[in-house]
Amino acid sequence: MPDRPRYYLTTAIAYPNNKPGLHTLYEVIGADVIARWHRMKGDETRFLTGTDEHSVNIAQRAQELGRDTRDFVDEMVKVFTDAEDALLIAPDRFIRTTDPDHQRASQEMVRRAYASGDVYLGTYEGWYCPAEGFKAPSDLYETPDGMRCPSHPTIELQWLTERNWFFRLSAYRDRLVAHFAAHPDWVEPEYRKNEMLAFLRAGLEDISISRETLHWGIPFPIAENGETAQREDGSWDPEAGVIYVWFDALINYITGAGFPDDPTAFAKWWPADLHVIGKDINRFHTIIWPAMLMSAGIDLPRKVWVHGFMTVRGEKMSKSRGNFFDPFDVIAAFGADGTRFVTLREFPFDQDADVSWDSFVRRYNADLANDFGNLVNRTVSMARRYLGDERPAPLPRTEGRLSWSWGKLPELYQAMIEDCMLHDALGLVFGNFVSEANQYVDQERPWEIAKAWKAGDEEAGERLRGVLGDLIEACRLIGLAGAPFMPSIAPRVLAQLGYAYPYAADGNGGPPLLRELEWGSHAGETGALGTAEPLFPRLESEAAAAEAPASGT
RNA sequence: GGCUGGGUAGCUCAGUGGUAGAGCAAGCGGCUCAUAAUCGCUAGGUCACAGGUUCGAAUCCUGUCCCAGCUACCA
Repeated sequence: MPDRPRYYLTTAIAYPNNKPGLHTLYEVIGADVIARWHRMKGDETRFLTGTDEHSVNIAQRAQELGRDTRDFVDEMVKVFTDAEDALLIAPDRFIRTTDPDHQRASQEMVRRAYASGDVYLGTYEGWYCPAEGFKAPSDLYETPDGMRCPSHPTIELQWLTERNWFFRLSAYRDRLVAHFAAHPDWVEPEYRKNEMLAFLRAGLEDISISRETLHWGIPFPIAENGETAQREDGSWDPEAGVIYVWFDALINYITGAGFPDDPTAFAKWWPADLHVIGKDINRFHTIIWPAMLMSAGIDLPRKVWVHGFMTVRGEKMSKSRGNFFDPFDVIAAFGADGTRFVTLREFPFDQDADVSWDSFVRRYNADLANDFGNLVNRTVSMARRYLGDERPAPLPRTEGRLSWSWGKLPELYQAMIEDCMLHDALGLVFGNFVSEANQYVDQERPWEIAKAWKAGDEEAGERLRGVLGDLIEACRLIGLAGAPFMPSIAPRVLAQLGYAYPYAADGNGGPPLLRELEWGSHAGETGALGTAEPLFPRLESEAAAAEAPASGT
């Protein structure tokens, strides 16, 4: 296979200090859809997701539970990967920042920044909560007795100074501004880019990249005297401290591409085509990360997509608020495919959006059970009843109104997915086109054509085959187009229509999807229709609401 | 406080100078192939408020009110 395009995308990595909620996973679901789209299109695709395990919170949580930190994260990571498996998320690598190659990558990045003259020794000052560690001023409030931290209001905060290594972020402002100017699409949506431009305008301060008092982390590779902090026996001098978790976390994207162990792989996969991240970490990805890469002499990622937050009645969904969905509850009600669909259809990927259990049920019933599921069901039932098992062929592309409607839709659909406008892409196919197919049934009234045919009208038989052939073709196209979103339903749709499903479970291996999405691309082939079985059982709203978790309050 | 964006039918939103739109929800009617499904019809909403420009503004300008995002080291 000569020179297939390659596509490398990543999600942010999650802190496995607790069970993941749906609001954590929708980013991964969205990225998985984009990854599957590229795999099915025929691109050589690499999809990276994983966990960020060096946070203070994790070490602290393990301590609270009286657990060994490593044992604790191993267990929590399993919870994450189980949830992702249940959601049919198929990364090419699940990276953990505790992986050995990530330690090598992170240390190499520190060395490179140091070699570039961007790392120097300084002091970090800030409020320190004895129970929790350093706290940002924005997280604190002032009382007559001094500064307090919300989680431990009775404890007096201390103003501490810590010796740290700093990264000369300030030196990169002009280069960053120039990069933004030269690559106007590199951060999207545009308003997120503008926020960062405003931030850059205000100027940059250097950032600390080491923590001398922490031990859960990647050993800082450079000693105070500028020599290596590695000892004769290979171990790292604890005096050197650890790499600050943010500096290490970002580096996962290049570790996952082969840096620094496998230069061939790295040359192939880097720069990444897409980082999918949340709006809370925009600055880290579009200012700090590119500066780190510039300092190391590595190309910048091509695009960073910043999605919004899932909210419940205007409040951010979060574990601490308790207003979140357990992904397993959602999967139990809607299935993995249904969960992926309702999540991405109800949630515009470019902004915050309010979701509720009820809105999920409505969306599932309207789009999947009533419109699409029922379309497949009525189409297959009619074809079998009137014409038998053998699948009728669609009309040539220029003749039927459905093929005309389909027209340039795949092109638009592709543009929407590749622009990360996943809700719009779903609306196009599962809103507009499915609706047109249902309208077509009522306009053509196949049951009446069938009666006429039975009554001896020979021409009616041809018409009936054409109408049902077109409807079957519409179902094939919808099922395939929807496969990145609903990977386990797609093969079942095609089976009912008498088609084999040519892709592997992760979307690899089949023919180029865009060719499959051409109207009539299998028109010449014979096939036997399967049995019409409901693909998306309708949910009763009240019953479903009764099972709703925390959100129902 | 500063910067940016926004306030349009019950809900979510589209619409950037020329007779107010879509989807969902609701009501009425049709059809019977289908998962009580589908199809058609039904919204008369001061387009936040007040001025202004214009033959004409939701769409441009000014002011006011309200909302959201950003305004650096919690990860």
